[in-house]
Amino acid sequence: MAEQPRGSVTLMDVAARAGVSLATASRALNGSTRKVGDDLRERVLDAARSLNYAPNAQAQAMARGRTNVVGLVVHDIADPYFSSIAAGVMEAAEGQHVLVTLGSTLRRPDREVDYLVAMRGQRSRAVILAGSRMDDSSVADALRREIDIFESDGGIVVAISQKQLPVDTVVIENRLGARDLASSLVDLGYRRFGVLAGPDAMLTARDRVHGFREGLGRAGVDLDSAYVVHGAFTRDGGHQAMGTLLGAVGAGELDCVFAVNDVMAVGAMVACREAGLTVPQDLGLAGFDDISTLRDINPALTTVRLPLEKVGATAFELVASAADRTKPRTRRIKGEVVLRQSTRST
Amino acid sequence: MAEQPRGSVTLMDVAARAGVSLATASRALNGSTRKVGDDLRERVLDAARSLNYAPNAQAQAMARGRTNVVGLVVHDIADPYFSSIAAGVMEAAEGQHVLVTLGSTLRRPDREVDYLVAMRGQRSRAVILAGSRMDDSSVADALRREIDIFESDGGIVVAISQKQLPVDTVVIENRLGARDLASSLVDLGYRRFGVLAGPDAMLTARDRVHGFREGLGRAGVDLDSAYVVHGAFTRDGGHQAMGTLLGAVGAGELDCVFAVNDVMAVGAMVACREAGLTVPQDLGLAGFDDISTLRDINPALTTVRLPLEKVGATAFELVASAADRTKPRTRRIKGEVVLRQSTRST
DNA sequence: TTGTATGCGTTATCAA
DNA sequence: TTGATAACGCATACAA
Repeated sequence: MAEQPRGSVTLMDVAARAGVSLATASRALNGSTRKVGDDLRERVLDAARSLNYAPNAQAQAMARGRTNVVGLVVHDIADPYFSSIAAGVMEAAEGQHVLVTLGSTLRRPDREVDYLVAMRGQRSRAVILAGSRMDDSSVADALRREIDIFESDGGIVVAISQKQLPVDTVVIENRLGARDLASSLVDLGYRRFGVLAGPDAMLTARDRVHGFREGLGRAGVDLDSAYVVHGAFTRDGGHQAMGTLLGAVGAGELDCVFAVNDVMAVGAMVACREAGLTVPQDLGLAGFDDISTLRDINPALTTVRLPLEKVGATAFELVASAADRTKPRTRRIKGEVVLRQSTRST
Repeated sequence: MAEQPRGSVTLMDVAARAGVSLATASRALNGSTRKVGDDLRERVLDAARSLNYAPNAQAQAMARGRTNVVGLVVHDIADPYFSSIAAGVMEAAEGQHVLVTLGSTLRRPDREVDYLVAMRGQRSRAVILAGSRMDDSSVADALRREIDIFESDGGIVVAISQKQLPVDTVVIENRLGARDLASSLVDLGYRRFGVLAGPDAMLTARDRVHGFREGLGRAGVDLDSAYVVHGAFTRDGGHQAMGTLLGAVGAGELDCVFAVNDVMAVGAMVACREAGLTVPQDLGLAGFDDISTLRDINPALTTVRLPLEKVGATAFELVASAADRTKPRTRRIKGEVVLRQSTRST
């Protein structure tokens, strides 16, 4: 990428054409409340319009010492979980004169730190870390360190998922949701469960497994760890994990499988079909998230609904209101069990 | 959102700590190749590291007269079509020291212009317009006008979808894909078609309908315009349009329905189910895009596969290579018919 | 209310 | 090779 000449009109051009000083032009266009006479203001606005003037945001940032850019870092923007959160952020940002810069780590935790550094360089006003925290102390330490620097520069950091970092956080009640789901499934009569668990280091996955086990325990049902199979947090991960699970257990040993997210559940459903099993007659299947795009698969997926757009919007609200905060705040978002056709009815 | 103090480390701090001049520090850190003595360079790098120095991108932008920001404007980031394209863009941008700013218009065409203005203010190096062009001359004129300004400022504009604007474009062969699909469906024995057509003003939708009709025509099959129902380019739009269509025709009058995208097709499939129709036994159903998240719905959708991530990557490549261009370039991306269970087999 | 002048952090031009 | 200094475009403290 080579350089391009940039011949933008500047505030000076506008001021010259309006026959006023730089300061007056600035005040008329961007300055705070009422300080410019109506006639001059009009002249300046006219000049700006006829010259197609757009304030140089970089220069404004330098002069003001702050930008109107907010960073959003996700694990994978193609994943509907994250694209929904992104939509929520974008909608909340709408009309706030904020531009959102996107980072997609491709599920490599260390890239989160890279993006944070890049966004500090850009002097982003805030960064929203949308993905699950990981159980990896070296990455977490590096991240914490970079967050400290970012914040000491006056930046705001908001996390979504677990309260692992000392920043404003939108906590997703994964554990609670999974517990409720387990309880509902036991109510439906299921007793012998398998779990497609996602990567062990991913706290979101782990919380869901823990919560699920907890819910079963309260109902007096035991979860055999042999039936907990880890796999990637993706459709293929679910497909593969289900294959492994089915290969490891005899027929009839399982009556219900919980995939820790909907995307994995869909992969699992395909694996079932390939194995000649019918859901829910031969096996119940449940997911987590209630991804809207997946709501119409057949049989419809029993899951835990998460208001993902609201999650994104809430994160943005934390950013927008961060000036008044004294210490890290927490917003809790609960999931709601939704029983559908992928599990049997009572 | 109130202001925050920003106490960033500046290049001056680094220079001072290294005991060199500003110029030397600049050259050692960001300047071009080999011009600083090894010892001084080392001192500067050490100082920068120990101070956690991150260059102020705004200041660099001012001094250099250009930024490393690229804008990406989509209709709806939550739509898997766009999130896949976004993923392609992000991946291509990876490691290029480019930051991507996201705009989501929520399907309001005029907001595209707003984002373009905002990104011009930000002095984005380029903007990628990812959504379908619309048949709305007032919006198109406004957009064209703003593009002129953006380009005269040295900015690069790349469009995805139709070649409606005088800019580098990744053309998606909607017409061709739909024609091939029609041909394949006729080969399967279908004769009486319905179409769920999306908004009439949206060129992507319109091209697909035209191509489909064209393909049918070549095979000697007529498409009754009464069976072409318009609706929103969404799941609900497909659901509703299918309901309308089913209400308007008698049983057996239709043997196959083409929804102009997969998301609508999914809604249509639900409408069929609700009407007691089985796909493909009672009615064939086809979509367009081959959205990966929807690949596992049952019955699997016959569709036209579009390499969406590649589309995004190609758009970014056009941005990256724009310096050498003399006149607007075109990259054509073809779709490929994929026959699955939602249409009968031969 | 309006204008003048300074500084924001960096790159790049010019001397040394 | 290194250093001093003038831009870059804007906001704002201060002066008028």
